[in-house]
Amino acid sequence: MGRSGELPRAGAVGPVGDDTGCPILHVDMDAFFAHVEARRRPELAGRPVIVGGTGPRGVVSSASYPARQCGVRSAMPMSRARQLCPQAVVLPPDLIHYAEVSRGVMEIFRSCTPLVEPRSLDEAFLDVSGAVRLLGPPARIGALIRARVADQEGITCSVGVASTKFVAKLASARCKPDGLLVVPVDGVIEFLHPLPIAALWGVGQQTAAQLHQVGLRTVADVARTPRTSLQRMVGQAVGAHLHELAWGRDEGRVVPASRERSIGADETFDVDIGDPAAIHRELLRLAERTASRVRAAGQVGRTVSIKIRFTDFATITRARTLAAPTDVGQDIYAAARQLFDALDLGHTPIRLVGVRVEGLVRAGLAPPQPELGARARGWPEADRAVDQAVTRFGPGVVRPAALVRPPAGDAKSRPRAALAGPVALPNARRSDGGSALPSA
DNA sequence: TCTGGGGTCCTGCGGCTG
DNA sequence: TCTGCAGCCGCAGGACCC
Repeated sequence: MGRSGELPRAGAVGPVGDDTGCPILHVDMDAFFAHVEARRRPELAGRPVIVGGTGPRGVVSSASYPARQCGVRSAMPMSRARQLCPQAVVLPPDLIHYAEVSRGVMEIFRSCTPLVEPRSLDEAFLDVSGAVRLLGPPARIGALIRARVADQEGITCSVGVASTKFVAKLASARCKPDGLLVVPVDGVIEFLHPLPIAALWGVGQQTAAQLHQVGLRTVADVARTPRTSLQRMVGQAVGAHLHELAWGRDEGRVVPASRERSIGADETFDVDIGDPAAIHRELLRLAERTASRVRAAGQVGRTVSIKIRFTDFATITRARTLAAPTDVGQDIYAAARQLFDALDLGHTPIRLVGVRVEGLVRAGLAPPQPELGARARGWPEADRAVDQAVTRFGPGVVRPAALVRPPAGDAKSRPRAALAGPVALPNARRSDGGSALPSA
């Protein structure tokens, strides 16, 4: 590999240094959700666009650059964002559409190298060491990707090129928006050391505050601190990790597919809820949603956990490991409800509930362990029937009877229908007066 | 300002087991 | 049979990331 030479795409490209020994690319879409929305609604071009929760407790998921100029940032409460940028167009997220666009973008990446590690819908690491003979040096490949994403998807991205994933990621952040930056191997320390410690992977608010207390402010400060001292401050694993990163060492390889370790769903209520029956109903809804996603992933999970967040934001989790792995909504709900009931919270107001399934394994690899007296057919068959209906007619077409009739007004905060019962088609006519599917 | 939703990883503790 | 110990595992909580 040699110097990149002339790049095929003009734009806000940062300095293109020697990319020899820099096979790792980090590609990050610019303000992804907001730009996707602007692409499909041309009237939004150039206007401040904010994508995020539009309810009273919504936060910003993505903000276009005009909105950012007003001070709007990701994870900011939407109420604050609206104050800062009253002229902004605020849109709820359409994750299904963003996932479609993301698939297109990832395909562009895979057309350059099979070593693509998606990190989220809008970013990925690429190892292009095997593509250099065909497509040219890494910086040229980065430019090619930027051009293809712009041409085929109509959005911009930024590309960092470096010898390690960590440095490539920092480089892409540095050249945003719509840029490309190479950090040469012999320029890594010079690039890294002036950065604030929060630039290090694994340093958030808490760890940064901890390190500030002992006078560490830059990556150079961390690099010069003995590893054992760091480990005493922030723990064995994190301390060692930070010390390596501060010297530009990062053994992480680009791994094309990583298996999910857990799948879950949680929900923040518009208004805190203290009614246990309403919480049960929400647990059922989340359990069904989680189970559906577990099945879609072809997995089963052994541990069910719940998360409860109270009015003061204090959060607790409780978990239970089942006798056998499951992907059945009713099993997950039963465990979640037991965990919740065991807390004996009475009518304590709750801000958020969550249900998660952990310890995932491939469905075929987990031998079934039928319980004594269990029916040969039941909820698994019901769930599969639901999956088929959802595949055919769309999400929400089938759901537990307890969730069929949302109460008038705010369904999220004042559920009132009966608890777990048979599965029903909300709009289907029934002739037998009962459920064809197993009851609770 | 007042904090979503989806995750991963680490740490510490306690119980179980050989 | 009891005790001490180490290792493993489940659980809970926290921090972090996008």
